[in-house]
Amino acid sequence: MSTKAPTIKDVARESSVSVATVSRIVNGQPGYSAETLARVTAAIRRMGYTPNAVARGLVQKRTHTIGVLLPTVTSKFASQLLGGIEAEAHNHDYSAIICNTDRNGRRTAEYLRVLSEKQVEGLIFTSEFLTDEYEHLVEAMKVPMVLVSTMSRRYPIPYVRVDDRQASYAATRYLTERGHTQIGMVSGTASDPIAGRPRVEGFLQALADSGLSSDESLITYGDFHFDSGRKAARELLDRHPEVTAVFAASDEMAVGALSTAWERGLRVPEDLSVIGYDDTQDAQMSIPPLTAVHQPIAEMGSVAVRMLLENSNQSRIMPFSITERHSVKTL
Amino acid sequence: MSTKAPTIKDVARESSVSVATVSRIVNGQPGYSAETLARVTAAIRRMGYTPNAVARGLVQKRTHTIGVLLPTVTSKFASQLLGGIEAEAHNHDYSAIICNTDRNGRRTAEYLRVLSEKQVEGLIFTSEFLTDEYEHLVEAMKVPMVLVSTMSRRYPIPYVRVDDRQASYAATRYLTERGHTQIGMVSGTASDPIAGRPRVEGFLQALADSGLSSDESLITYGDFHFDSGRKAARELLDRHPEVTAVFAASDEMAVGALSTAWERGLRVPEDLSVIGYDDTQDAQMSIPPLTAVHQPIAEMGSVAVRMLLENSNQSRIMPFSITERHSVKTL
DNA sequence: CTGAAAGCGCTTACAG
DNA sequence: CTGAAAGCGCTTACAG
Repeated sequence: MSTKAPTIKDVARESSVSVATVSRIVNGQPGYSAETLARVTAAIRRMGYTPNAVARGLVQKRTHTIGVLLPTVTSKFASQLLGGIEAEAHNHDYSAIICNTDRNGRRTAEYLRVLSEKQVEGLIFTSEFLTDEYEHLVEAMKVPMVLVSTMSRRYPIPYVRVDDRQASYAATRYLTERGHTQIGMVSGTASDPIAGRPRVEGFLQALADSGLSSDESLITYGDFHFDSGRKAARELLDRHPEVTAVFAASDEMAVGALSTAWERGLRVPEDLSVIGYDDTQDAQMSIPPLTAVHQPIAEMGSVAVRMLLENSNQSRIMPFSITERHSVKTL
Repeated sequence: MSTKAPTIKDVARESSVSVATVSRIVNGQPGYSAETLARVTAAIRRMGYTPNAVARGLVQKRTHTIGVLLPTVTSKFASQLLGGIEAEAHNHDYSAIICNTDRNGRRTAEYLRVLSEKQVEGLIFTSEFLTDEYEHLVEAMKVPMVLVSTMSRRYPIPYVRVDDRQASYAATRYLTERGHTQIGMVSGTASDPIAGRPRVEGFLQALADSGLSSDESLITYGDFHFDSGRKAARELLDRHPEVTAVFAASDEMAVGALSTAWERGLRVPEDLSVIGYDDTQDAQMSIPPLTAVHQPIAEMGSVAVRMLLENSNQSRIMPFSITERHSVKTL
């Protein structure tokens, strides 16, 4: 057993050709006789030669690597998105470096620096507001970026997302069309300009268009995650016990609302209807199974990868739908 | 705006020093006057110079990158594990390339090849059986590997995992100690020699030690995921309607059992007790909240990273515990 | 069909 | 305190 990995030079020597010829063979380029091919191939196999991608990357200035920035990695939304990204990247022979920003500015800046040094060929930035600072750092990297499930109003960065306002509108209408007139909302982060406010606006607009009073007191706020959803649902039900349906701005918060209902002996959907948002696997696993706004999450990931690799700056609004399960009752 | 990124040569020229000096400054090594430091630092800042990690990696033969192989990326178990890995890697200034093997031999082999070419410094292989083929490929890579939530009986590869047999034993005993005598198990993949059979054995042993008949018909099989858990629970209840408690070999399957109970109008825990395994966030989100065997999942990820970076081959058996929630009734 | 040589952007002895 | 030079493992014109 040799102690160090053989290089292209070793196989060149071993098969009595130049490194240029070995390189051509390894890369499937033309320019050698069948006899040479056989000899070199045999040597490669015999020696267990593996090309060094970092050396190749240095000369070609390509690393076949992208960086993926996520505010969290443990939510179903994040992991399904990551799954889509990873799969599509792999299809194109790219690797994905995972970066959990933790919604932390310092971490994000650090990651951006590392990714820049590692010469990633593209960046996918997800579910978070793109600050001026981040934009400037990325701008300096001279690397294409696509936004997923977020967007920027200040910078012309391509994105792939669902129309939050429209989807929330549809979810709320789904409730009103089924006879609900007392509807509350468990919203995500109030200050989130992308997944926060627009979903609230869609909700309010739907109420108004249905001739219902659209009162901001019908909205309580969480952070898109389970615990916060449970709390926000308690707050909502305390404030408006007359509510017969709640629209949650994420599946996790909807499941939190389910827990709250369960705590209080409220049956879903008999006593309280709940509609979620995302249609992650959480919606399938809950009791009762959750009716939810469906986003094509994994596909959004793969679309983002393709946009990056095709250097497209054509943003995409993805279609949503409503997946009906058993958490909404028609009154 | 320059069209291409400045190199160390550019900043050397710009600040009238050699690249060696710039290199020293960039890397915080000694050997330059305060005046030189100031001049070079200014040039770096002014030009927006970022060191090229791939060039550096080529000479130092270090990439500060590890590869993480997972059989799936969307389960809570996988994402919490990945979260722990990613966080610890980042603490040590390492990046993680995520590889979803999809439990597919070809994909796994491809990933191993890519990771080898990209010169990752270590591999984390999780939750899957290490075949001879994989072992040989990794062996050829000359790169350290650590196994998480799995192990190899044939090869001396360090691992970090919980003792499956013992944990299952404890879970089952938890049920018998609470008066249950009719206990079924929803197992994971029967053929899985790590998380499959050992958990079954722990279950059976606990039954026997409790003076209960330990009949293999009390066990139905799934694949650790939700749908399969639902089905396996149906099968179990059809076969043994007298069962008062079920031990599921994963939280997802336990939640599947909850769904099955719900479908059939069985209340949990009044009519049927359920105990899960993993204690992922799924256990917190279910109705009722799930009592489950707790594995320190994220910590297992960070321990694995440390083992890799410290080049330790000292395997670790991590402690488990039982997190009590509301899915088990004392008879 | 094949090889010599330059060069990718760094780091690292070595010499002064 | 500083620089010239070699070298990491490849690819890519260029020449033959």
